[in-house]
Amino acid sequence: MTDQKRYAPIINKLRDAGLRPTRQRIALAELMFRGDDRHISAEMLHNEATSARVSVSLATVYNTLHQFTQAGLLREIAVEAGRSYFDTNTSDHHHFYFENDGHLEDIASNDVVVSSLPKPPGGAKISRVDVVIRVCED
Amino acid sequence: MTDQKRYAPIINKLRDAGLRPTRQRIALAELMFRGDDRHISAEMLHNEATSARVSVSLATVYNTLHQFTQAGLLREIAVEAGRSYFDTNTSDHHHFYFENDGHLEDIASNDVVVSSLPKPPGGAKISRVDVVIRVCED
DNA sequence: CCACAATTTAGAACAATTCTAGGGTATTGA
DNA sequence: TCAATACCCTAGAATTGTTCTAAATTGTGG
Repeated sequence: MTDQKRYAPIINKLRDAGLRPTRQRIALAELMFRGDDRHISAEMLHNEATSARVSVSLATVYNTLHQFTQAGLLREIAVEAGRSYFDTNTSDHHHFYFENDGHLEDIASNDVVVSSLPKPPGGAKISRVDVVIRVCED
Repeated sequence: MTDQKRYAPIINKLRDAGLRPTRQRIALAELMFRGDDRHISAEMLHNEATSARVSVSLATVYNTLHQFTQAGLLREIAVEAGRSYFDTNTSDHHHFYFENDGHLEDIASNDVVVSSLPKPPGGAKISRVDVVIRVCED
């Protein structure tokens, strides 16, 4: 199988998002989007890339994560100061945050029901509602 | 009125929390807890202290904010990576986050109703549920 | 295949926060 | 009241996570 074909789905995904399918973006997208939904930090992704013998600078990892986020391929989540996570699941859902080790887990969207949202002050528009359930394991 | 008397409520508050009422803690507590509920960052508080001619190091501001948080006098909130806010309102409530300028506003606790919480996996215990409604003003 | 714009990069710069080591201060109990 | 002691504060350096910069490289339309 040619590389051209092997990466075709990813390349199309990038093209559809208006992003040039460069070597780095293809490799990072491959790493991120294969398998299950994930919550990944820039540093984690950079390490994975390095382990997979993909040479990408940390700056590019940051650029790529932000571009993907803007393009709607990722969703950024802040739970603790000083570290962001990017969620490969962009559908409407919420999170468990494990205070012990700082990792996140998805909650199926219909397992949390937020009824009765208040109206934002001053004509502001709601862009998203984030629910984080902080848990600790004794 | 003596200083002893003037600061008595704050001093008691600190004592009750198991914290020595030092000059710096008393001054910072005075600044934070007078008036309405606030969402304050370490740097903001340090600037306020400086303006009020209270000499406190930035390290002490950080220490104090964390000690107060542990003692239950403050609640820490992370909305965006790289900056924490401390909320002087420790009662059960949620927040609007204004994406434009990054400020927070309280939502009265009964204006958001989260019905049907999922059970945390692996016997973990819920320590808090945070709801952040992200809004932007056109 | 060329020219040009978009992308990548290493390394410096930055911002927020934490650490360190030494000097200062509240508290205890004699 | 006064040491002794444990706790606290501080300046500055160190760390961490992220963004910026300017130069080199690469994808793409013609």
